[in-house]
Amino acid sequence: MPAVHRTARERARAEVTAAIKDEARTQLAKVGAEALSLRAVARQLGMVSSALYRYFPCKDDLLTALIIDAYNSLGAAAEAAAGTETRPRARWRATCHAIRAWARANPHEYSLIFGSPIPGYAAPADTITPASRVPLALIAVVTDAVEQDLISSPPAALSAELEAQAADIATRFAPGVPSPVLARLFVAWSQLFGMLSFELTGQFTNSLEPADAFFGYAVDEMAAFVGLG
Amino acid sequence: MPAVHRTARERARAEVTAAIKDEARTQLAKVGAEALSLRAVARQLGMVSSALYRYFPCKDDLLTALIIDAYNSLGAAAEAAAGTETRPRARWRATCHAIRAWARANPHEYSLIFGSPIPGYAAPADTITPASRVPLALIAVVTDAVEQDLISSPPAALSAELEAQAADIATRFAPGVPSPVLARLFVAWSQLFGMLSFELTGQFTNSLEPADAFFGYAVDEMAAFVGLG
DNA sequence: CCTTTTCGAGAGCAGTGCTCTCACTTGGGA
DNA sequence: TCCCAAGTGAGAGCACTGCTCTCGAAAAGG
Repeated sequence: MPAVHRTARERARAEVTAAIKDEARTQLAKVGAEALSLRAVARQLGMVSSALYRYFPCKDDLLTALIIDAYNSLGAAAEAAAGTETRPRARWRATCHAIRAWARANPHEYSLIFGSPIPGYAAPADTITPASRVPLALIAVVTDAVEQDLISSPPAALSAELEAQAADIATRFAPGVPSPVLARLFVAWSQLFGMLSFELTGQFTNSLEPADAFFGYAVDEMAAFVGLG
Repeated sequence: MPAVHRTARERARAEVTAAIKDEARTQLAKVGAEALSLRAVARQLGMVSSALYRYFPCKDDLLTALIIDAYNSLGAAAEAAAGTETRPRARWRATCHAIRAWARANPHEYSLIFGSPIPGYAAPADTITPASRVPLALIAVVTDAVEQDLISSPPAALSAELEAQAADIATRFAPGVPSPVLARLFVAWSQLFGMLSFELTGQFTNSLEPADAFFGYAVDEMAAFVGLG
């Protein structure tokens, strides 16, 4: 997407595309993904519904675009937070809290990306890079901690199958990180998002709500679990 | 819901209600919650769509009924698995693996209850009891372990706010369980479902898939984290 | 037997995703 | 400079949805 567009038509197209996504995002925040209506978006923009199909061939394409933007928005928030601290434990905390803040500020976009896709659904290739920004941000915290020798010694060995998977991931994304640490990082990663999903879906109602204290506790416990000093 | 119905009309109504839910469940498994159509369900049952509204006043009511059934089905699976073992660690393992097996066998029902949070959505009161069966099953494992003194000594103290919340939960549902253990149990609970959601939504693709090894590892690590012997 | 409740059928309404055709504008090559 | 192809918006239309309403038939109960 070049910053400057050669022709007026290209510029107009980019502007209309952005306007559609913006309006769709506000509709999303208002009525949720389920009730998002292309016709309503077009109506709000003063265009007729069929014109909108020039920009997004079908509703799923619009949703995919919103999903990519959401992944990037969340990923950017996580990366920015990770950049504000230097010591591993503080970086971990900052990253996790930024992720929670983003999720609470954008619950509909959160559920758009972490909600319920159908099992047969294949994520478009365009989404996998944005989707990996958060896990990569968490991996970066651990990788840097390993390099600075600010991580405690790895726990017990893994099973052969998991060891192979973790080693493969390590060579691709986390050079130098011992497999057991990486496995624990994946546990912490899934704990983080499980906890966030529970909070947003109201599973903590009448027990851990408000969830601030529990969230802070869990983040610290998971940091220790991974071994971050 | 009495086992025997006084009048033929009541029996017929119960049968039709069950038939609607059954057909809705198969449609759910086929096309997902998003595309579930009352008209299609009615059509498949050979009735006209307006007749279906005699049984479920609106689509949400049908979905709520399906949600309650799903919670009960999952809860029953968890409770049954917990009953097959005696030692805490084995009970924990069995329960977690039964939950995963249920989730993989009923992915659409899983995403119906754990997917897409709707911020404005208030869970109907009828759902909270079925929804608490799984957490209560996990709490039971820990409670029994405490009673049998098969749990390791509690870790460090909690913050005042979390301590209060945990103590309140303990008095209501987990008498005798130390607050720090309960807090860690909630961490493990959210980890379990975060991991399952990740597996079902394909977030492990190209990394931890197949997730069997990782799941077994995480379940054991979380059992140790909670302190189950 | 007769009244009240329950139920299915059908028509209908407003809304949806999406397609198609028809004009109009724009941009680049001849 | 003209001209044709591509891009774009408007409108009608199709098949579908959730849901409401009315009407007639059947069942339940006094």
